[in-house]
Amino acid sequence: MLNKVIQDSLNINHAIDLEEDIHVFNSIKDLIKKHNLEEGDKLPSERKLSEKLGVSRNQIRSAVQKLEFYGIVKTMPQSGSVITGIGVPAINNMMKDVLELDAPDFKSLVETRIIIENAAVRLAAQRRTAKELEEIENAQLDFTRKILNNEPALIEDIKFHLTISKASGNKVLHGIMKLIAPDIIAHFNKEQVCDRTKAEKLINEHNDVLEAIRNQSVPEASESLNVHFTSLKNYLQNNN
Amino acid sequence: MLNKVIQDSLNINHAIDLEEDIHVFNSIKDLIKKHNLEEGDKLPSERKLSEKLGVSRNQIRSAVQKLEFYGIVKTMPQSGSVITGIGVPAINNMMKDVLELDAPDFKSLVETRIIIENAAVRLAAQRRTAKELEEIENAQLDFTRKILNNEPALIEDIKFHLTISKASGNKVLHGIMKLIAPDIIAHFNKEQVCDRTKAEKLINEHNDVLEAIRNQSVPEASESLNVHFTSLKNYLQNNN
DNA sequence: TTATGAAAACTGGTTTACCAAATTGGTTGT
DNA sequence: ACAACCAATTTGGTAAACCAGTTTTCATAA
Repeated sequence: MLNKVIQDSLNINHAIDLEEDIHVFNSIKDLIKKHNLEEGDKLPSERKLSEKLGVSRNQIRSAVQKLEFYGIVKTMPQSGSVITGIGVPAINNMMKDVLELDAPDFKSLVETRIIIENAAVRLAAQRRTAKELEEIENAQLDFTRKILNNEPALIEDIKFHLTISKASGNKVLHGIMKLIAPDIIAHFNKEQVCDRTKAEKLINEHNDVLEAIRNQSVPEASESLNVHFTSLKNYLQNNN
Repeated sequence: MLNKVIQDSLNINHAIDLEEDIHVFNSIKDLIKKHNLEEGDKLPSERKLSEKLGVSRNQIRSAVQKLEFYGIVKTMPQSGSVITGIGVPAINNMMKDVLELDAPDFKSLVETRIIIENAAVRLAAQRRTAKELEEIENAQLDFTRKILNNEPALIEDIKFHLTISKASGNKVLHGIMKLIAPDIIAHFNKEQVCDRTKAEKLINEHNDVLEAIRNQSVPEASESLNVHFTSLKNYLQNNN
């Protein structure tokens, strides 16, 4: 079983910094990376981690809770902790809490999104690799499929944009996009209407952006995204 | 079992789950605000907080540890937890952890900084209030003073730019700037030489930006910042 | 009145034991 | 052979007691 593999590797790593929580935190994080633990995989139980790392269960709990706060794992009572796929959600709260980003300031959020994405799509058009292009295409396929099935496609929409920011080759830009994505989703989940004509329009706009990136045309990419964000910009206008 | 994992991975509303988990966290944060606790003030003891908030001491501990991880408080064994300044440095570490921003990716950082600041200075030129303009002027005065005294002025430099992003009126942009500022400082602290002629050139460039914001001229502001970032852009070129 | 110092109270950290939910694996009934 | 069921085990969560420093208190001596 997977747990066995993990425990075996922990035996090798018995010379762990057992002093501070942060080290335990990093140990577990490294463990996740080292074994390529993916979405759905279970972490060893707290007791076993405690025993194998040679630290108290409290330290393990503390570290795991931090991981959960980051959204890296999701711990379920009386069951265990599993790796979550996309691990960004907590950062959202962090932004609100620590940077004192007041709740209803969606205008700033949308404004920033437009700025970031415009920069990202330009860089993506310049730098995208073949693999990244394929990822964007797949994201677009997922999006299209959802739309044509009349299912909610907001998540797939955002994922399309995230693959673009990833293709920008700028990790910070991509990180910022991941940072604000949950807020975007939360906001538009509330009010976005999804009638058919508008949905197909979105597909076409996405295709235009995709095509520009495929052709590595920076001006076209920027302009296509600009068109795609027309409604967003109207939203900004109407709330000034 | 499997169903559970699948359901959980499909659940994108992590925020809702988190909200209950971090209720105590927010309570303590509110308490800090409500009592106007400032830097150096001590937090009530864990036991008192436990009693006052009506939750177990474990929950309090968990929340306080999160606050410490954010750098909001610093807890000292057998003594107590004190409020630290604004906990931006901790955020910085967290960015590295969560966004997997590996050390030598300063190119992305600088690139992003240019993008963000260009957007910020344009917005600042449009929206700056009289008070914000004054803050920028004061920041520039501090910067100039340091330079003329031949003292290190990197912090004041960054602060000047932060007051501009603040004046943009976009809290998210400003937040992002605060987010990446420590990394920028850390990097340039290592290698930037500060000879006199270059320093005075920086003062003039800052003055140009300031003047453009004062005149509320968006093109001038953008162009002045562009000039100011010439060396940064060269840095990007040379590292491609 | 002030300085001293020891004890009492209080602090965060750790350990331990226990809880209830969830998983698991075997058993049983069909 | 298969499904339903049940009990033992394992899980994360909780609470209380204890530990080792720190801070406060206050009686006592200078």
